[in-house]
Amino acid sequence: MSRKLAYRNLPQLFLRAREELLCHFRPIITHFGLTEQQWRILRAIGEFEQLEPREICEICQILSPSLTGVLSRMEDMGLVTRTRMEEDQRRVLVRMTPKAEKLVAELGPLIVEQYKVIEQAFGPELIQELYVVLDKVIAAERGPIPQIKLPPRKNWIADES
Amino acid sequence: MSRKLAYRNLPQLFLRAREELLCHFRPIITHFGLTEQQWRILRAIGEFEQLEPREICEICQILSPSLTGVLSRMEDMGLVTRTRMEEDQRRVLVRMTPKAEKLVAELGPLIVEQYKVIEQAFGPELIQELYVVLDKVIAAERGPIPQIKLPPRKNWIADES
DNA sequence: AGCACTTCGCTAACATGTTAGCCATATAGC
DNA sequence: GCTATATGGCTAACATGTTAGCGAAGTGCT
Repeated sequence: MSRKLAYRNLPQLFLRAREELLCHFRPIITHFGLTEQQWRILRAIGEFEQLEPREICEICQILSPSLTGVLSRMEDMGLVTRTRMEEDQRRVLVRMTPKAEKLVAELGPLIVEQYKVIEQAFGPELIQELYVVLDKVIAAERGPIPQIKLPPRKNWIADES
Repeated sequence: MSRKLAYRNLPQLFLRAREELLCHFRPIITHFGLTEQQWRILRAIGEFEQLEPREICEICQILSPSLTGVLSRMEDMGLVTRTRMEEDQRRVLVRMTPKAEKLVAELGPLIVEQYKVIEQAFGPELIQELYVVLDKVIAAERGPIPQIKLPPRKNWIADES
């Protein structure tokens, strides 16, 4: 690799940094037969007792069509239950089963433990910095960001030249 | 939503922050009929003239099995070519076609332009902070991070209780 | 040469991401 | 009441992520 990328891609750096952390948690999660997303959902329900699908989408950063599949697989595994709400027949409530509660009770502490290990390895100051700067990106109140105007679409793919 | 998540999940914050940025670029990329990953790959090849698949994997944060599919689709679209190396019949060289070069020449400046808009909206200081802190996470020389020991695996999924 | 060992890209199987759009249910306005 | 609109979860179709493992090609050692 002779030279570095001249243009530094922020989204890509996020991806890389995220992986740098996640790779230390993934073994724990898969050890229990869960996927990363399934664990995120269990954690969220653990916090809120019960959640509606769209809330899970927002909390866990999962798009609705993905969530549908994840939830039905988790239902099959006996980890969650889905019940329609009486007041509003469109909405659904997702809850944990006792089995899932036991699972969370075992898995959760291990994640916390590994987190402490990572915090020491990376340095608590860096972790703190991360929280601060990520919050600035996420929670900041910004006006609407203008979208540059796009040229008329050409059919690159079909075009043979 | 009555209360906030007590435990803050760093990988998830990364995901959220990344999306906060990416959502402003995605429209541009899809406007040209590309996916985010295809664009990452074109950018990388644009920088290095030619790359081998495993180099692309590393640069673009794409796993090898994913890349296989992405590249063959891009080959079908006439965006890249794959040629086996003479010296080492295992290895492959990936290059852009003229069509892809034109595409990059059109798309690249738009990305840069949108990037400037975002930099202003977020504040150049914040962007700079991001680069610094992400670099600390990614490029830092750390010793091997210990992995906590896992309990014997139980068959949660099959277990009925 | 012959052998064990590694490397590289690949396939397979499954889970998730992404976009578009559907259908039933609620809600607002008339 | 009745229509127009909005909302919530869903399906469908395709692209990618993730893990395991395969087969051919190179390497090092004897």
